[in-house]
Amino acid sequence: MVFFIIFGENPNKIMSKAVRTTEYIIEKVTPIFNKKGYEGTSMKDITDATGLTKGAIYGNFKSKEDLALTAFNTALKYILTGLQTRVEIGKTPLQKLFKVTEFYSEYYEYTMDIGGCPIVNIGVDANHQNLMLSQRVREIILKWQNEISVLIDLGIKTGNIRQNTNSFSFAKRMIVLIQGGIFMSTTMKDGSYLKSTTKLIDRMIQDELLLN
Amino acid sequence: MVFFIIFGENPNKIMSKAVRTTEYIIEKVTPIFNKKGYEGTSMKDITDATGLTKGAIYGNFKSKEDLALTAFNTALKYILTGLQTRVEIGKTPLQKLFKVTEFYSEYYEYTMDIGGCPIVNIGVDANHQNLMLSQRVREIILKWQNEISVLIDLGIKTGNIRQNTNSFSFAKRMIVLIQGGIFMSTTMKDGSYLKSTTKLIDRMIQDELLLN
DNA sequence: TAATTAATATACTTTATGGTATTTTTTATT
DNA sequence: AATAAAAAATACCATAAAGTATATTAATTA
Repeated sequence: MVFFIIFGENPNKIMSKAVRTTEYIIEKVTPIFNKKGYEGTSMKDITDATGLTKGAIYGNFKSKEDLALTAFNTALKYILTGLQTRVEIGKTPLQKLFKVTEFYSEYYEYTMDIGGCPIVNIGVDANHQNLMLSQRVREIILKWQNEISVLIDLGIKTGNIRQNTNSFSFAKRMIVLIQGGIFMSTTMKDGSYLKSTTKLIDRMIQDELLLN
Repeated sequence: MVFFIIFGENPNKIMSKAVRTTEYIIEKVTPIFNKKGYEGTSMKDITDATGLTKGAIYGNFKSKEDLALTAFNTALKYILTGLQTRVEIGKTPLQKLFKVTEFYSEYYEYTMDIGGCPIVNIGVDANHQNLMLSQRVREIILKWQNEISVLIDLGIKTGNIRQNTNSFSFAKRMIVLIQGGIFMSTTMKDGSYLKSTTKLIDRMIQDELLLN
């Protein structure tokens, strides 16, 4: 295979056992860290969930913290790709905005198999505890906030959204509402909080962003 | 003292060393549990913070869980009395409602010395971990939601608030917004989220609840 | 102030923790 | 199929965990 020259290694080797096990561990461990947090998750939880021994775990990850960070990134990827997939369906910025709320209306159910929202879970868990993780959460929220803001600005530019809109403050408000809905649905174990919250956001979009 | 007959014990005895120490421990320990959660807080954290030994701690509390529950109730009391004190100033239900948002606009600063909002912190921390604590959080949120709902109903009855208001759904929305604001301010370490969120609630009250 | 009671410190137990060096097993290569 | 390389299991280690029995000190009462 000519690729060997390009990549310098046998792809079968790259994609075999080691990586498969690493992925298997991440898959099993992600919901545990997401649910129980860093301190609340023990290596025994991890060996129990995977059916592997500590030797195998430490062969694939260099520390518990490494595992926790990987688990967080995996959970995050799960929600961000889900969101992105939805948003891509929308053609105009406005449509894309409605797709955001559509995604979050089903978010409680969507995040159940990974043990809830990683941003809320790790945001609260890592606060006062793990600087690296909590900085990462802040970074992601700011990025997300900015993306929504940019989306609104694009809508204004293309004449899709009302001119006098403060995109920044609208994005902030939207995120506060979404996070509040997530927290309430998670804590009360009742997805309807998110459903009614996203309806409210839709109304806000209609009242404040729509032309005429 | 004649009170001895009534209470059956010497009040000096009741209020001496034992209770003083118990209260001292609670005071020192409440912010730790609130910040770090149940699993994240160790007995060493507690002995370090109090300057007491484990013997003293276990002489005053029967277990770590007992301490954690007491700490949660103490943090809760701190915010609920703060809220109540504000709300009492309002004369009409509508005024009281505005006092609620006024209280929460300063909530980030107010809860700093106890290590943040116990409902958000323990709500997330105890979820999937400690049934007793997470049930207690749900119970408190429902009670609170109901109280706001009742307050709105009272306003309707006294002709203070618009007749066609759905008090229940308005209360729910208000709480979602407040919790979202708390989460965002806490996570982003920026009290302005709560400030703008409470302004939004005030506008909602004006637009939806006010007569005329 | 002496005796009694209560509160705290000390020293210890047991179990669990994260992590590692080494052996064994499994997988890939020739 | 034999061998080399990689991955996983075993058996450890040191430390920290929650909790307790006992000794010591401090506070209360007569």
